[in-house]
Amino acid sequence: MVRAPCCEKMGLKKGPWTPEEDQILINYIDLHGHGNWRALPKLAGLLRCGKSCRLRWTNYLRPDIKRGNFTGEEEETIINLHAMLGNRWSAIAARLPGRTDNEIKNVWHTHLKKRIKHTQPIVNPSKFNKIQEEPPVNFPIQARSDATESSSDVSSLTTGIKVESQDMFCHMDDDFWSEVLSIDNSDVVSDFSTVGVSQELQYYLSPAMEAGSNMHDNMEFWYNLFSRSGELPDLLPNF
DNA sequence: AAGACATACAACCGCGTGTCG
DNA sequence: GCGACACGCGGTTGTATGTCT
Repeated sequence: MVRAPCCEKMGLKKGPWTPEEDQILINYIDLHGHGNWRALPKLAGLLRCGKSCRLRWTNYLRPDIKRGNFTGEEEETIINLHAMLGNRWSAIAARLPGRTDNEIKNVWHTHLKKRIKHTQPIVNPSKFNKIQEEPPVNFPIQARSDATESSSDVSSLTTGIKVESQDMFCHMDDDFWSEVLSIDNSDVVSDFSTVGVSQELQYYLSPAMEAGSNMHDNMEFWYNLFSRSGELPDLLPNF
C-alpha cells in the first residue's frame, strides 16, 4: 500500500493553529459537516491536511469539549479505568463526557502516573488492555433480579468503574463460577472454544486469551476486583 | 533580570483496521 | 479475495509557559 505524502511535501502547513484557521474550520463544519476529512481542507480553503483538521476539531474545536482542569472525580475515574483498560485512551475518553483521548493521555502522563507510583497497582494493566466494550451480540445470560442492589456496593471499588462493574458482575452467578473452576488453572489460554468454554465466559476471559496469559493470571484479575468490592463469591478460588 | 530546566499540552507520525469498488 | 483509501488510535515530539537558581 502506498502511503499518501506527508503535509509538508504537499506544501501544506504544520504546527499550531491560528484563530483564523480555527474559525474557518468551525464555520465550514457548521455549514457542511466534516464529511470526508481528506477533502475538507481544500473545500474549506485551509492549507492543512485532512488529518490535521480532524485532530484539531476532535481535540479542541468540537462544541461538546469540556475545557479546564480535571476534577478530582475525573482523575480518580481515569486511574480506575486505566487499571482496567490499560492505555486504551479512546475507551477511557468514551466514559468521560467532554474529554478527549489526547487530553486524558496528557493528564495521565503528566499528573496521574506519578501519583499512583506510590500505590501498588492491583493488576498489571498491560495484560488486560484488550477488555471488550460490550458483551457478544447473542450474550445468553440475563442479569439476576437482585443483581443491581447487591452489586451497587461495588461503588467502594471506586466511582469510575461503578456502573461498568454492575454490568459485569451481575452476569457472574454460581453457574458462571462453576464453569470457571472447571478449567485447569495452569492452562495457557489460546482458544477456549477447543475446551468447550461458554461464550459468556470467553467474553470475560478474552483479555487473557489475547495476551496469551494463563487462567491463573486472568482469574487473579477478577479476584482483585472482587476483593476490593467486598463481594468475593464463595466459589472463587483464593489466589 | 536572565538563563537553565521542568512541565503541560497541542499537534504530529506511523500503524492497524474497516470499508468499498 | 485484493488493493486503495479513509479514518481512528496510541506513542512521540515540539513548543509555550512556568519555576528555579
